[in-house]
This record gives sequence, structure tokens and C-alpha cells, in this order.
Amino acid sequence: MFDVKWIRENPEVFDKGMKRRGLEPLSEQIIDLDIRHRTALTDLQEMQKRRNELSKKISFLKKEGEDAEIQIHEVGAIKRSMSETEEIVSTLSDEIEDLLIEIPNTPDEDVPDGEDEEDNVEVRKVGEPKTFDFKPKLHDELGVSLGLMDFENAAKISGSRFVILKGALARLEKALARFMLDTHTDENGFTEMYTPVLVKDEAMYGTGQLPKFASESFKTENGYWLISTSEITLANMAANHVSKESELPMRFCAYSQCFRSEAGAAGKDTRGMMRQHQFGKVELVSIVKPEDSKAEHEKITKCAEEILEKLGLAYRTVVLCTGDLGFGSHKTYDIEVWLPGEKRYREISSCSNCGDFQSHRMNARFKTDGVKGSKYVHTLNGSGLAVGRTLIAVLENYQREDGSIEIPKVLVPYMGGMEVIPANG
RNA sequence: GGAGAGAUGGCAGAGUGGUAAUGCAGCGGAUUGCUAAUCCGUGAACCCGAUUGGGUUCCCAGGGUUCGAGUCCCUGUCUCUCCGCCA
Repeated sequence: MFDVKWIRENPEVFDKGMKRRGLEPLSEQIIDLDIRHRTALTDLQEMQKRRNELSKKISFLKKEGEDAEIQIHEVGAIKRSMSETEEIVSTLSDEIEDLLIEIPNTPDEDVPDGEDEEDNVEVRKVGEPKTFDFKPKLHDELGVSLGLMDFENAAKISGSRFVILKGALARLEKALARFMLDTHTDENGFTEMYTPVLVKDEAMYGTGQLPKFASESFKTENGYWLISTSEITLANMAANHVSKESELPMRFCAYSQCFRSEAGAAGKDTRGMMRQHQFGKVELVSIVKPEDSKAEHEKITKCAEEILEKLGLAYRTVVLCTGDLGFGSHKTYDIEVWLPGEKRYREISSCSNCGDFQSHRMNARFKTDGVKGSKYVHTLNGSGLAVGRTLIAVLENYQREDGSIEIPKVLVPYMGGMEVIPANG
């Protein structure tokens, strides 16, 4: 969320950012509201000052045993105009807040302009798409023929967009998650966290899922939200808190189930495990000083890419164009893995630098010893990686002609020494 | 689910209607000198002002009573204790 004071001081920069997002300039409207708000606030404060003075005088007079009727009468008059002005102040302040909470982050200067994902720009391509001397199958064909991937029972129990994994595939899902977590904690300096999957409204506002994207998440009858990503819980670790500069950067990772309604995705990726209401994901979140966020963004992206390299999977990394950039993001890299069955690259990670956008919403600040005041932290998040989609990638890339699946070397220890999932499951 | 207690600055902790004690820590300064002691100063957000500066708000949140609320009343949130239930 934007700071009104910043918009007041940088209206052109702000409007330019909105324009790149395809939005109308808003600074004039906001600044007008802000001026009216501040004027009313100043008036209110003058009245409060006068009221305080009179109250002190009344207190003094009463102690002396003297009459204070005149003063009490005057305060009564002030109070009436005060409540009117208070009303104006809070209405204007709500109007500004309601406006600001729905405004997306501005794109970084080096984010390319564009309409949609077609305009994203490739920044690197690593590894050669695997070739086969037979026709590679899709992941769900493989999983079902192994007898380890069950969409029918999942549909019977929960409906569409769910899956049940059995035996070696269930273990493979867990193996991938453990491998990712171990890499991020042992090699990349992240601290593993176990966090709630049910959260309050406030947390959803903090990271930007609310108020605009309520329909993309599930809500329980008791008012909890099911997290669509553990970015929500990890980033909110810093909410309503003033960290010490020496505590930064903070790096958290978590494996969690993620829940998405996929309301706008009807008819898209309807087969297989590509797009589910529930999926496992290992998430990375960094909370850093403003001057460090650009470098941290590169680091987090590298951490995610390394997982794919260790798994021997070909990928490409793109920088999202302005039209494809998420609501809270200042700049985003998507990592796309090669899927031989689909014969194309598919998104498997999204790494974003949110700058101070989330920290304003969450009121997440840091303080330097001996320096007056505090500053907002920068927050970053990245999937490292989406486990369900990584499972898809392993199946399609490591399949053999007979339908058996080779286990990538790095996962063998996590599979209890198993090197191949045999064709009969 | 039942009963009770509580929420005050980075931390600890007073304050039951008159405008937030005190201690510790951190930071700045002074002084004395030897691994430290002592003394002084120092909360946050916001508004006005060209600067020195002035002011408002903030005791979990939101309402209410009052000339005046940390203190009284109502609603909510969270924490703790005991009981019940439970993976």
C-alpha cells in the first residue's frame, strides 16, 4: 500500500506507475482528499487544544472550590463542533484508506511493458529439453497407469481438482518437499517454519489477497481463510512489529498445503494435477532492508532455480511484463520447467520483490540503534518450488518407455534407496 | 464447551475519575580513569510552521458516560489458569 505523503511528494512517479499498469492517474483525487483531510484534522486539533485547556482550568477551579459553570458551558459548545469535525476527519481518512488498499504496486523500472504473459521476457534458459526415442506421456497418464494416482476417488470424496497419491508417488511428494527444505535450510540460510493454514482477515490484507481477491481463496464458516500460499503466514511474521536492523535479513521457508478456489480458471488445465484446489508448496520469504531487496530478489530466484538444477530438470526464467505482474509485486521472475509430455515450459515458481508494499499494509518496520524513527522493511517471496508441479515434472522427465519412473539421484535417499518406481507400481 | 484472571513503552512493572511512577536495556552527552563506575538527557505516530519551535493523538480494538477516562459502562479480539473433551 502506498503512503499518502509519498504520493503527495511524487505524484508524477505514482501516476506513471499506474499508467504502466493500465490504470488511470489517481494522484489528483488522492491529493485532493488528503488536503481536505489534513485541513479538517488541523481544525480538530485546534478544538482539542482548547478543550484540554478548559478542562485543566475547570479542574483548577473546582479544587479551589470556585464555580466553573462558564467553562463547562463553553466546552459543551466546542464538543458539538468537535464531533462534526471528527466525523469529517474519519470519513475522509476511510475514503483515502479504501482507495489506497485497492491500488496495486508500481512496477520496477526494469519491468518490461506488456499486455499479458505473451510479453514476458526470457532472461535465461538452463538445460536442454529432454528428448525421448518414444512418445513421452503426460504425467496423469503415467500416474494412473502406475496405479498410484487416483482422480476418481478424489472426485468421489472431494469433487474436481483434487488428487489422491498412493505408495511411491505419495512418498515422492514428501521426498521432494524434504529435499527442497533441506537445501534451503542447509545451503541457503533459510529457517524452516511450520505455520497455520488458517488465518484471519488481517493477515490476508497484509500480503494483499484482500480486499480485491477474496474470490480466489476459500473461507471457513467461522471466518478463517485457508491460505493460498504460506507467503501469507511467513511474511506476516513481521507484521505490526519493529525489528532491529541487526535482525535483518530474516529468511523463512515452509512446506505447506495451499488452497485456491481457481474461480477464474474454469476449463483451464482440467486434467491431471496441474491446477488443483489443494497442493503442496515450499515457500521462501525474505524480510530485508530496502537497499538489499534487489540483490535478495536475485538470490531467492537462484535458490529456486538450483532446486531444478539439482533435479536435472530443464527450465527457463522470465521476467513478468507489467500486464502480468501480480497485485503486490514490484518485479517478478517466473521459473518455468520443461514438460516433455506437454512439450512446453510451465510455471513452477514465481519469485517477487514486493518492496515496501506489503510492509506498509502490515506495518512492518525496522529501527537502527541511535537513529530516530523507523523505516519500512522490504518483503520478498518465491516458490521454492511448487511441489505438485515438481512431481509432474519428475514424472514426465524421468519416464521410461515401459511406464516406469527413474528416481532423480538427489531424491534416492529420501525414497529409502528406491531408484526406480516400477511400471506395476 | 464451563468458570475465573488479565492486556500499560524494547523488557519488567506502578497507577480505581484530574491528564502515564519507577527499574532494566539501548542510544547520545558529561565526568572520572583501566576492562568499569557515576551523573544528565533520550518513547511512537501524525498535524501546523521556512528554521528555532508549537500542537494533537497513542495505556489491546471499537463504542458509551463525563467538563475531564489507563481508571467507570457496553461489545469484540487475544493471552493465561482451572475443569470438561480431544489427535
